[in-house]
Amino acid sequence: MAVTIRDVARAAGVHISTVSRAFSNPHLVSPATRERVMAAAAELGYRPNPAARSLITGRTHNLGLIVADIANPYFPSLIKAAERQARQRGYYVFVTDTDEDPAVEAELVNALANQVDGIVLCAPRMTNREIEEKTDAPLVVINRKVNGVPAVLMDLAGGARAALEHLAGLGHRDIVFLSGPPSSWTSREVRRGATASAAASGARLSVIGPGQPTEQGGEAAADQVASSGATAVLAHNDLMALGLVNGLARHGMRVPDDISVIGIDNISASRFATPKLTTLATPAAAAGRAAVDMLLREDSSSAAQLILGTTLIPRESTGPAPRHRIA
Amino acid sequence: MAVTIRDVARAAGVHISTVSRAFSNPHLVSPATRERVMAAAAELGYRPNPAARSLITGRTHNLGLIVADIANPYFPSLIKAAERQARQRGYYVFVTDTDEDPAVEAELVNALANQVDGIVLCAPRMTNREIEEKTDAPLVVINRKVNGVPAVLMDLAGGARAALEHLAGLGHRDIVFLSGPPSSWTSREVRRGATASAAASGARLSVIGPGQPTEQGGEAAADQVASSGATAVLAHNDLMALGLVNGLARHGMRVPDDISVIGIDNISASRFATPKLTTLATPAAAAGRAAVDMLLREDSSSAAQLILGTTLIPRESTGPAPRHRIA
DNA sequence: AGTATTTCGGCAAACGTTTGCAACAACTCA
DNA sequence: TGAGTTGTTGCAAACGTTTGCCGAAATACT
Repeated sequence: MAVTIRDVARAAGVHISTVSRAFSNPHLVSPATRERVMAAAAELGYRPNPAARSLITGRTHNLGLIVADIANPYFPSLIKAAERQARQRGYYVFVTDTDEDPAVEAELVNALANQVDGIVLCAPRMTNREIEEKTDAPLVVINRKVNGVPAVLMDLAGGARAALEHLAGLGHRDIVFLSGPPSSWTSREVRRGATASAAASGARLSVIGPGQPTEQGGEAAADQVASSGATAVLAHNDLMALGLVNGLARHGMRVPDDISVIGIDNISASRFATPKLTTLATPAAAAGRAAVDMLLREDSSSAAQLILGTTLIPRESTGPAPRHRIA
Repeated sequence: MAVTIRDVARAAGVHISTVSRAFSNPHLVSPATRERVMAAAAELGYRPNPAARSLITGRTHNLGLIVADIANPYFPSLIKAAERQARQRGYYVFVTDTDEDPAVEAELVNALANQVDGIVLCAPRMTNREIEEKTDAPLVVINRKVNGVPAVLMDLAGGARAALEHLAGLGHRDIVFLSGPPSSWTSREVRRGATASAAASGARLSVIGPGQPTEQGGEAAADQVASSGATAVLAHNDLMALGLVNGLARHGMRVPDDISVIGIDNISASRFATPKLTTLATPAAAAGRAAVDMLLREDSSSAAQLILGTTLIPRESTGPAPRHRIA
């Protein structure tokens, strides 16, 4: 049997309420007794039972983090940062994976709601309406804009603009945006930014997709990209970009000589690939930290909204537009 | 206020104990009443309070998963598989990250112990003694052998043998093992297997390291590797191997023409790299699943031990030994 | 010195479940 | 028909904390 507050009380010669206060409101007990209690507790190896504690306080000191796919190389740094930030504030975090399934996501929010103090919903696939209706636990959303829900967003539209300007500078006038899942807010934002930027600079922007946000998804789009006549493509993420580069190679098209490719996220594989992928780095770790902070900030003054910047990292997969597009 | 068992009891016209049984021991209540109870519960949106439940049962239906570094690309697939397996069995999992620090690891085990039903300790950095003393929660260890603690291991020694045979077949007689952290069981196993295999085949095996199990760690070892005179190296993991390839390039050494490199783990970057990395694939997902299974299997018949196989994946970073080693 | 205030610690009632026990009804079996 | 069995439900005591309330002791103020 585990050691309880009663054992400590007995050992220290005080009432259990005094032990309780020594732990949760130290300033309510005199230094002398506090000392005695702590000594007894340490001696016995006492740790407050979280279940009992949360039964009465209504708070669990746990957080939930829901992502679409843990194994997607984009998420781990976000997860890591969120977990670390939470732990520093005395919270542990349940990490769950929806396998990109909105139904699983919805059920997870419900099931987690009564055993956590808040949930970070990362790039959700649910509809806005569904999210708005989940009120059982405080929610913070990453990369999604939904009414009344605090969010941490990334300036993907601005990033897309930067990417297109980079391409324009290299002489590209005919560009493809390879889009991700239709339910993805980020994909829509990138598209929005890219469209606006293309319109402004007079470049032609066409959209291919939607596609799976995976290597396979990128590879599958190679045919369409190759026959599109474009000289550059901005992909929904690095995984798709990398898959696309492979697929393009099978069409005999070389990157960046024949066609330029830009990814998004700056996952580690993008540095190792050949050519090293030009990419729009997104602040995953910062987003994880910020989401936890928003969740834990008491004054959740309705729908706060934090927008994080993105950074274009030019590497080797982008180059001057070819004079004559190879058909 | 949330809806409690009492509300459901009132709505269904039964005692709370009947509601409780309808949920946790359905066969103890007649079909008719069970029906009524469930209807009332659904109507009210009742979900049992996990804190109250675990206070009395002593079980939380939560698991802990402790890894050295979530962002290390090796872990996500393990985490994902473990989480999925746990959820299928009705468990949620706390994922935590020790940042490779044994002290953090020890504290995490203690802190988690009283709010989970079991802990998966993944490639721990603690000493065996420390692990043996943690008895507050059932433990399962991945990639570590410790007395009295169930473990899921990988046949790294056998894998190292396969790697060395592959190299022998290509004519390599002078091989380096680039080792990882001294506290790493896997590193010791690989070394053991490689040493034995080299002895058997008459090849010369030298060990360089220990080093950080990261890209930087691999890059930092390039000098020593280059001046070692070896024609092939087996690295502690893919990250080190990839870093090493980069570092070697700065010495003007080309892989695999001048020197062959083998990694371990088969992380996704190893497929994207140029040259595509020859690697020893380790079953991370299977290990995650198996560890959860062992934790949840009631009859934890003392120290079970499961050994999973590894697979050598020859790709482009290994080739015939050069005739004349370039100094 | 006497009153007002503060500090400290005990008491006991919660929090929302589970579960052993007992009561009762309805069967079964001879 | 009567004793045993089985199935269904209610009752109430836990589980280990936190916290409002109250009294006692200590301190401050006049």
